Amino acid sequence: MPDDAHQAREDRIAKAAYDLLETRGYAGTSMLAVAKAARASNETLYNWYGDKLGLFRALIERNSQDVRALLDTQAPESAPLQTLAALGPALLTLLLGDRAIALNRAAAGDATGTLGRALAETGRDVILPRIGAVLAAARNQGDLRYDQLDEALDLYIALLVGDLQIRRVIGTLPAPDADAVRHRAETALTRFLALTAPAG
Amino acid sequence: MPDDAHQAREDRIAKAAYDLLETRGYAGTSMLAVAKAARASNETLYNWYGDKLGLFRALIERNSQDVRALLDTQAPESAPLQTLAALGPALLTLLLGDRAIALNRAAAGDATGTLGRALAETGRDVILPRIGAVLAAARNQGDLRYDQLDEALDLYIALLVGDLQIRRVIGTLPAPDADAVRHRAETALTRFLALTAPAG
DNA sequence: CTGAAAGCGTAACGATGTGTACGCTTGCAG
DNA sequence: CTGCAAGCGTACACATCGTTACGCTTTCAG
Repeated sequence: MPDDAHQAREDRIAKAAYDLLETRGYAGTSMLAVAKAARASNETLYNWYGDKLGLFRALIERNSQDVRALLDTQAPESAPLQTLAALGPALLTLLLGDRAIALNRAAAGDATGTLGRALAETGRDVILPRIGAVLAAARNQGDLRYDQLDEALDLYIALLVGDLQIRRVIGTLPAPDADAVRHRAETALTRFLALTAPAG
Repeated sequence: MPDDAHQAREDRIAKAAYDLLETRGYAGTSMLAVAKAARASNETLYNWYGDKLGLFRALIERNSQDVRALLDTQAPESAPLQTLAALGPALLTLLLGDRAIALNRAAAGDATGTLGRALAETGRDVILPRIGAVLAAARNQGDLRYDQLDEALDLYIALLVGDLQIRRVIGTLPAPDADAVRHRAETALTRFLALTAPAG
């Protein structure tokens, strides 16, 4: 079991699972179909992930690692507001991308709440502290004025993401292109600054 | 087939479907289980609604009628900003209630997009024009200043609802109580006014 | 009172799913 | 070369689902 071969097989499985998830939904994605599409075997899937929930939990964790990696590359130590400006489009692209939306659909279809919890723990709970750090730094530098960090965070997320995720999840909104993402992120930041400017 | 008895049976079916939807999810809700819980028969369900999708489409339409009714009672012809202030909590309560969230989960689990489209057409597309009318009236009276009605609408919805719906749908957020609803609606309105005040 | 429509309860059918078992192939270690 | 672990492909047991069908009961119009 060479590690690179193992990794490649995991990649194939993940890709197959995402493809099926996006076209057929969580309930419509069977373990056999994933195995077949990944040219793997049923037994391997169950040996590696335990059960169907485990497979998608693993998917969520993989995605979380990717998100963390991308956030780290996108957040250099320049001025906090500049970091925020760079973070916005990256976040929007991530949160509204096909993969993240598929995972949210899976979580919505899991009545036990396991996937939802995993998604929140490795998604929102990972992303928000990083933005929070940026907001705190901006306040320390006098670039922002707000009382509660939590509220400022919620405000920024609301302005940036709004209800786009749920609309993507129920299938009434296509993935935005780069221009739309940039425009929305800029608008959100402008409004956020207008509400948290040091003058006001 | 007296109309009131028919109505009562429809109510029982709807209640049973909601209960199952909320506890077991869309895929986990079988037609037989709905029939049994509603003390109705399988055949009746199929005769009335055609198939499973039809049943939940009917649920969505019922919900839309309730929403419209509530919106109409909540929106008297007082000052537009007062109407907006009254509308906020009502909307939040509706959009984050167990029933609406269950319907959104169902739409998320329907890979064909039929339920999502129905939900958008009878939900968002019904609600937004009503708020839009209020915003337009407020602008006409000089209470608000904005360029594009669409953008003002999106801003208001983003501030009011934010990402609460998706968090409810994936099960990581409980339904807010009346206090939380009121507080959030007030905060949203304050921020909205700060961004669309005639002075700015 | 009578007849028919509506609807309940249940059985049945075909399809599909999850999770398990098993034989065969592959690739690597000693 | 030999042995073994990993894994593919397939088949299997078992359950459940959507949907249809059918006999029996209820209800109500004429």
